[in-house]
Amino acid sequence: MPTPHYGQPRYRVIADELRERIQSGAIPLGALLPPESALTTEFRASRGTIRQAIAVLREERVVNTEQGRGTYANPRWHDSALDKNSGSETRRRRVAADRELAALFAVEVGSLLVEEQTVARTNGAVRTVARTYHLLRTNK
Amino acid sequence: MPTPHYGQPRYRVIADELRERIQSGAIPLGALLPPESALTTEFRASRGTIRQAIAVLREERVVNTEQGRGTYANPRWHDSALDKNSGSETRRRRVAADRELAALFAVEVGSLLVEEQTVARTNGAVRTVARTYHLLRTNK
DNA sequence: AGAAATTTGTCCGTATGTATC
DNA sequence: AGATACATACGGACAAATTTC
Repeated sequence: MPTPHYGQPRYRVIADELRERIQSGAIPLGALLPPESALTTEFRASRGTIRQAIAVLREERVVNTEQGRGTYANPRWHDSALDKNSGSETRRRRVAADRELAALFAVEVGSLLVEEQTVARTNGAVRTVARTYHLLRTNK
Repeated sequence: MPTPHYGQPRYRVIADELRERIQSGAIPLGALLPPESALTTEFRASRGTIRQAIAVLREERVVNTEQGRGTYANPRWHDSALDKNSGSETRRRRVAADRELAALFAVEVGSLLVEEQTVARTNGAVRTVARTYHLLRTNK
């Protein structure tokens, strides 16, 4: 039998427990949390569930994760409002061609180009900025 | 709020949006798409829905997925799908953040970012230049 | 310097329960 | 009832970054 979810989901319970350990000092600030593999055996949960719990804490800025290293208890953990801003905004403007763009488009340096800049955010943090350039008055 | 679906199913809308980003160069050919986890938050859709959307693009050969690695924008798609005489080259390099990029990514001006530049040509003439930026060492 | 081990990142496939259109 | 979507959870596999030996 896989797993029904009554009341609180498991990953939230696990996240609460880990947050409590950090808050209480059982896990010192700046120290590494136990690796995911250890947490799976301790909580008897799958790795995916553990990672989901840690993702909650990461979102809350309680911890900070580095690939190949581990997950740290964030040394400066200030309660701040959670950004829920996700999505992307696109702005269009005219910019002067730098040397490289001018060469590519075969125009004079400083000629005006159309730039579309899209900023993609995930949970408030900028993930990608894309700048696309076209000639003026041309097909898009 | 659960989910009403008027008109197009959600996964098709998402597939259309991702296809558009690849077509426009916002996601450079050959580059990795954002991971499923990021797409779930950006589109506020469940993983199953995201996977369904990506499955559509995979069926269209717009993208290519590799286990343990990610989903790529198929480098050969532009040529076959849009126009035969167009080509595109993607170059990757490290650049210093200008003031605007630094502000967006919340880093110091001059910090190194990864820039992927895709030049799309039509019949030899440059049609679009797309420059996408993201942080070093973090995944897109 | 280099190989192995550790740890996180990502994807695959599957399954169950719930809710809405 | 069926299709769509969401939330949760499991297990396995390979990739990539870091540390350790």
